[in-house]
Amino acid sequence: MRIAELSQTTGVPVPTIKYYLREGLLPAGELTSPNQARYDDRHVQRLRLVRVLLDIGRLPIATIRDLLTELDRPDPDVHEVLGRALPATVGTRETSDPAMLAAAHERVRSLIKERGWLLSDNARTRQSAAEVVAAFQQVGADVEHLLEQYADLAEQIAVHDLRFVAQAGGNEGKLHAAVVGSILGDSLLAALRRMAQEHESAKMFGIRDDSC
Amino acid sequence: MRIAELSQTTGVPVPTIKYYLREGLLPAGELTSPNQARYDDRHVQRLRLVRVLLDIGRLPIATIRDLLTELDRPDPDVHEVLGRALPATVGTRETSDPAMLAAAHERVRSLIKERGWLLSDNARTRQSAAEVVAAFQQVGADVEHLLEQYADLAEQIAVHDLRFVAQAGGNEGKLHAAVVGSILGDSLLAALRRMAQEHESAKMFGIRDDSC
DNA sequence: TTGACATGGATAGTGTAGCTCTCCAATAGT
DNA sequence: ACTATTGGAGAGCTACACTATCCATGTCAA
Repeated sequence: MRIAELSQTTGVPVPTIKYYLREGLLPAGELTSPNQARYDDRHVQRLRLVRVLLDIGRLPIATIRDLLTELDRPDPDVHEVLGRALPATVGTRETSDPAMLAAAHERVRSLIKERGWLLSDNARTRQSAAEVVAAFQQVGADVEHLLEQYADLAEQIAVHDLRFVAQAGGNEGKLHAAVVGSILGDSLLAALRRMAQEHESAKMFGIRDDSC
Repeated sequence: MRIAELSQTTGVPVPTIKYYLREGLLPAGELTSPNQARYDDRHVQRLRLVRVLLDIGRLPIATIRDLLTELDRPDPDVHEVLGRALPATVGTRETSDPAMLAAAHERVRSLIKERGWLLSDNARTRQSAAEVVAAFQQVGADVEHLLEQYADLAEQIAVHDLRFVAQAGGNEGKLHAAVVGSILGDSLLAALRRMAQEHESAKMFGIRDDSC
């Protein structure tokens, strides 16, 4: 398969594929001569994964590269790789009020402790959780109830997620499932949540039925 | 309060505040003379909300403007406004395979039907749900189990979300809570989910305890 | 074999989003 | 009176994800 066919199959323009090759998102094809390369089905899969992480996951190119580098490690330890790779997929921000952020960090720490969550010392997930908690407070919303309830539900979600990972064959497949499940899972959950919210809102506030 | 104080209070640079004013994210201050305006606490709140929607929610400026315009409607019908405003906060994308997307749409339609969800004909949430389902399939993942399980959990989440909205005082407050709860809620849930995943992964794959 | 077209690779250019800078006359504060 | 700041408008900047152009080398159908 040459680059044109790879482009046809995936719907990604040729110049974009060349760009991904340059950026290391896609491994180089097998060179058959100085200016001819052969691509195969793994390139198709990889390219689709890149597009999905970009379009749905909205991950920056650099993060995707790091993620794929982890995916490509030989003989990976699934838990270890996930601990290193997935935290990179949550964004951080500079909050205006450091005291508020510190308090939020403390709240997150106590949440982790009271639930007995076993977490590595990788700070990024904790950091982003604290940032969101601080954000709630900054707009004057009381996040306390939501935090506990969401934590309960997050535990349940994670059980399903890990089952999703476990069903995949091989370490390689598990890692792929973990990345896909985590990134796309966020979006899937968000979309379903929006629909469930609208349904719940219809029940609560009464239906005007101006549409369906 | 003048612009410099507004900047100090919120940590947002003066030129950025001017930019937000131009873009309609912030209502103009009360003009005391042709080139002097007075800002108050509502501007502080609004500015903080804008920053949070930008930084945590990653919403584009245009979407935030639309959202705030809905928030500012006099005497709003909460359910109606939410139905119009929140779907705008989910992104869409152009998938490569239309047949796959159509199938995903059909799957989402049947999901909605089997659960009896009462949704307006606003297509955006359904569209993004279908896109995510199609994305799972495009990377070769079987989303079927996850879809049902997530839908169950989404219903529970939505109950908490609507309770969060209901506890807020006044229609104005409810709308504010709905926007904050929906946008920040996505991020909060994602952050907690990452932590719960890591904990679950530690339990499942065994702990190397190379950190904590 | 030949000639139109495709290829890998490199470099430069484009479009968009979210700011940031510069300027200006009018005004505030001292 | 005078220095600093203000609201406002326009242009400029930076980062990101492409997209376009070249070019020497290849492929492949006629």
